[in-house]
Amino acid sequence: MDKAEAELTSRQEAVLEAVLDLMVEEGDQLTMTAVARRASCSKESLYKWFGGREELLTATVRWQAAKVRVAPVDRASLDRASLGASLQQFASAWLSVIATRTSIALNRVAVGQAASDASGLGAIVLENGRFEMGRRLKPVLEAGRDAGLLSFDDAEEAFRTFFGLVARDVQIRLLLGDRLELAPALIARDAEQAARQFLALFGASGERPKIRSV
Amino acid sequence: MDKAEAELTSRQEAVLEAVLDLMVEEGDQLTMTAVARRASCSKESLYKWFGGREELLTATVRWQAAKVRVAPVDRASLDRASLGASLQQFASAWLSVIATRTSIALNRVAVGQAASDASGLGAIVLENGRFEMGRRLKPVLEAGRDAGLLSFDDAEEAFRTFFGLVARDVQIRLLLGDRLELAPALIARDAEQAARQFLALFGASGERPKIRSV
DNA sequence: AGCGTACCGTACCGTACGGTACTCTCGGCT
DNA sequence: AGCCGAGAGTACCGTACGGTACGGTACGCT
Repeated sequence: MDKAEAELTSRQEAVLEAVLDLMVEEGDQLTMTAVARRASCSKESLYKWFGGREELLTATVRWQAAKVRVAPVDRASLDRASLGASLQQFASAWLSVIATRTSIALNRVAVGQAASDASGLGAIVLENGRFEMGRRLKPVLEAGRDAGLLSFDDAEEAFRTFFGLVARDVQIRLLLGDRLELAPALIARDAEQAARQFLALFGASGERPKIRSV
Repeated sequence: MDKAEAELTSRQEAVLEAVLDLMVEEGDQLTMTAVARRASCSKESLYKWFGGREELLTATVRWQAAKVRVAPVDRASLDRASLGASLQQFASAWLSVIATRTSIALNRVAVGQAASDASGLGAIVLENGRFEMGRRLKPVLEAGRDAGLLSFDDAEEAFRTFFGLVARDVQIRLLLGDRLELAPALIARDAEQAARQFLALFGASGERPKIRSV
């Protein structure tokens, strides 16, 4: 899983940035020649630094995935308002990330590779996306439960429902090429709605807010 | 949008079936030679019948997409129980479809092509998947609202939430290569849960059921 | 019987691309 | 000044694949 990818020189990071650009533009159709030209380096250097096309893609995905971590939520004071705010902030950050052209391109490449799964790009994306998100949010949910604000048996299941409420049909539509403008205002609205719906479903009895359906 | 694809001979359908098989096995890496061999036909016939690789893939996606329609729900007697049952049946059918190896392969190819969007595979899949689902379910939701069982302003938005509750993280995980066994019993359980949660969120006041978090 | 059509199998062509080798330049070190 | 390693640029090789051409065969139709 962890090759010796220890430190990348800034030159090499520039290469990865170029790969990312090309991924956005051409998907996984990017050629080594194109990368070399875009990054103004020789193909030979590419092969020396990364080994081959496969590893170059892997390095890029790994590098980018490590960059875009969703901000951790602080669990300082836990009342119903702050919990809702945390959920909302989380949802908003998540939506913002998956709507990124870079994220879409990355996911597309990973999905494409997942068919003949040699490189494990899919696993990397999954690990740094969906699963990392779960790892970050579950403590918040459990803290909410401990504080008597939430009620659920299985944090994983609760999180999956939250995931569904946030992502809805957005991610699959974006991946399939649907033009779907996600203006910040829209993201905020959707995030707020997702948080509200989640609280309606998992809020502890007596804490259940009025449900407004919009 | 609609090329003259009118009728396909059974021979040609056998070819598309072969393409489907190869998609499952190799993703979009399938070669014309492999298709010809698998379908026991000559490459020349392939080109005569379909025009080229691009059109062959498109024809396959279109054909398969038309095959797997989710069963329409009947809106005969609309009480709360039958509405819940319809939603559950709908969710169950949908989950069953997207967990299919064929569906996964198809979606992978479409997502991959969506980067350089010449063929519009993504649009076809979207049109026969997500949007078709919406078209089928919205009348049910509106009937439920008319019967005083549901409460929402925008059927589209309500449907998107239902979509999220059903799909959750399943589709993206499958596309990214996560081994995720969806046994029939599990699908039934998830479908039931999604329907229950949806009713909890959008059930008209006074109709709200007890919320059990699994 | 003779002809046309459909189509299989296969050889073939052109190109694109992954990967390698080679040359030339530049900057640092002694 | 002379040497040397890193790396840009480029030419090159092998191969895989999309697409085409062609020979051979089975089946009508007249």
